[in-house]
Amino acid sequence: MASLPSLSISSTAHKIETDSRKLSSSSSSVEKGLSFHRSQEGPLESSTEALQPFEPALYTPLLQRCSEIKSLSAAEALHAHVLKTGTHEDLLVSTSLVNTYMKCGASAHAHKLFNVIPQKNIVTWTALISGYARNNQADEAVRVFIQLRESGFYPTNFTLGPVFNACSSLYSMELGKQLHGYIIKYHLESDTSMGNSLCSLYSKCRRLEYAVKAFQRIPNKNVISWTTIISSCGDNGNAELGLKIFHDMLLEDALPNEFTLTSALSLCTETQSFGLGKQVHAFCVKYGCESSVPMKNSIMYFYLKSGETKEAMRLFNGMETVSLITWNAMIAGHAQLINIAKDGASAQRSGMAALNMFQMLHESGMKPDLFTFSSVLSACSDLVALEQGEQVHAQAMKTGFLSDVVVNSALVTMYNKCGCIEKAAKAFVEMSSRTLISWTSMITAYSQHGRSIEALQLFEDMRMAGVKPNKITFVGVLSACSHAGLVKEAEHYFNMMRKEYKIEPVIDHYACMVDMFVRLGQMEEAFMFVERTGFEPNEIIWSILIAGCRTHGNMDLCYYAAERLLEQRPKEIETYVLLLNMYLSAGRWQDVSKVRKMMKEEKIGSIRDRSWINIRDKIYYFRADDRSYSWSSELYVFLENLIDKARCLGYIPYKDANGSEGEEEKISSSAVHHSERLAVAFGLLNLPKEAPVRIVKNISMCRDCHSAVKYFSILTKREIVVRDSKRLHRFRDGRCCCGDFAHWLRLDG
DNA sequence: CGCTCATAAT
Repeated sequence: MASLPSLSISSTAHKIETDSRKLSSSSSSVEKGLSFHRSQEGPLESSTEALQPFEPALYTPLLQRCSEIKSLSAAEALHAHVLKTGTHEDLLVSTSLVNTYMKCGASAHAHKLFNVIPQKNIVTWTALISGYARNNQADEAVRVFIQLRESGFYPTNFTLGPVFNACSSLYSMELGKQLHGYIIKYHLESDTSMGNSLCSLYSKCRRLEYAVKAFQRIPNKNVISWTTIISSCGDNGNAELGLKIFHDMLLEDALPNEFTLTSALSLCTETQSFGLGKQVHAFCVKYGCESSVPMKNSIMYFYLKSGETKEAMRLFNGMETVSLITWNAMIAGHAQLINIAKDGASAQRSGMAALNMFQMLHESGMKPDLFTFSSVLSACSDLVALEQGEQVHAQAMKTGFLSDVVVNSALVTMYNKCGCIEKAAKAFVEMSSRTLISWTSMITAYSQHGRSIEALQLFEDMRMAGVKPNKITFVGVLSACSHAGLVKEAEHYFNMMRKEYKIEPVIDHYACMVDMFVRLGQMEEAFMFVERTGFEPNEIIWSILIAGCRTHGNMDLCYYAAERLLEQRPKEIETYVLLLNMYLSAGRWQDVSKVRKMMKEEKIGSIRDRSWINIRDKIYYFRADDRSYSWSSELYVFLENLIDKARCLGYIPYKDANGSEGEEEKISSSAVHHSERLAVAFGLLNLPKEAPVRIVKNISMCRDCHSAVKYFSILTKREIVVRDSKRLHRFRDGRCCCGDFAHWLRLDG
């Protein structure tokens, strides 16, 4: 008795199957649906006849159950039953079936059925349209909507809603405006959900102004209206406006919910409104809104970006559900922290955290996406973590993400920043498509490696490929010219930038030009260029000029530049050291005390000379004259020995060149061995023979160390890469790719 | 009808 209905349906389904319709004979899902039904409804129990028609209304909950469990076979079985019993003439049942097929993802079934329904009403049409919209067939949804219009039906708010969704995913402003027209035409302007849809649509078409207007015109704004416009502001890059509207919302006593608060908090993160963010967090706790996964992600990311890493980690560890968004937020957040860290050690910690998170993500079995790979590669770049970077590369390849242009560009940059120009070039060549950024990355990479000709050739290739350069591309191009002393080419490209591409030069472009004249020793040309172009030199450009004047012995221009620089009140400690050294060696004591006074006023502390090296999964961190390791004395023996050998080859240490009584000693006193020497020596000792040594330094390399490391590269026949705060140095056979443009500084330890 | 992360070039 109890199994009767399912038996009857399953046998009917079988008959239809022989009618060559594509049907599944499995009825277990139908049984589930029916038992659900039976337990609530009495009448079925007593219906003993197979194929006795149900009351039309009885199909509805059954079909609903099919939708819930997404069982197409169950829906088909019910459809069969409906046909057999003649209930298909009931429009409500047919419409429900269309709806159910759609919800089971069977758009084609739904449309076929729709076509044979003789007397359709607007609800039937709506079922089809909303189904297409839900199944990500936006174009179909719009097509049916147009047919509906041609059939003379009047869409309701229920019809237009899905069309709006479809339109949003097509990003069609054209269609959006038409829909706006329909809202007016069909007098749906007072409908809140229509207003919300319109607002959302304009936002997705990246027209925030229209979205705001649509929002303002909603007469009865609900929490969705507010949330839509607040998140729209964020999506369209106007977080401040979003926060202002959030504020308005609170003033109007509208109550935000977890959706609103999630969006609002993300705006606080974006605008770095840490105080406000904490208030929003408190609000969440007060209203019990802190439990959803998106909310938790948002809170965690907020603390991470606020620099409260520990709190972010605590929240992360307490999350029972971790989504890919959670992982990506943690990885990207930590990767970004590397660049704003106040010192090398905390940069290291952030970078390692990003890499660890990536490893944990991998172990959790979840699949990384484009964002994950791009972020983690960026962390590897900043850490000069080549080994890890190569592992990520392999993983990206295995999972098919190497087809993504952003991941590939990140790869080019990773190899470049690790000093592996050949691998960067290989990654670039193997890309299936290239964007402006891909080209720029590679041009810049060549330029930084001193491969000016290749950089310029690639720039021409880029133009041939029809890709329009931007100002960053030109920084790469001009610095390539400067590097190789190609004055004519530099002027050619400088003019091209302005005339052909209408890009007005910024300070970085001028810096390249000045740098070029200085490298050539043409100090007067350098100053004339500044004069002629009439831009106001910044701290960097004055420093280049001063350093150049010192090297080329043009002291009048040097003092002139130094005075102009001091008028600007420099901010960088390296600039002050440059000035102090210059005045000290010239014996200009008044100027020395003037600079020292200014340093005090600007709260410029002492310089922290730090370097580190990655060996396998460990980081070894060095200060100047560092003796903190148990093996430090061995390292010094090795280093001194190396220096002695370098001397034999012609290396003149700074001390010898300047005499131990030299005045410059006063500010460069204690540091006999700068940190990079220790890190390099450690690498030479501990890495496999012939393996390149890659180290990172937090400030510019000084000229003395630069010279020493050149000799080390000859003596050991090893490649040595030093990435300092300003540029990349790759030493091979006594030469460096920077073209010997190391800083002229000798700094405090 | 509304939510979280959002990556690559100086």
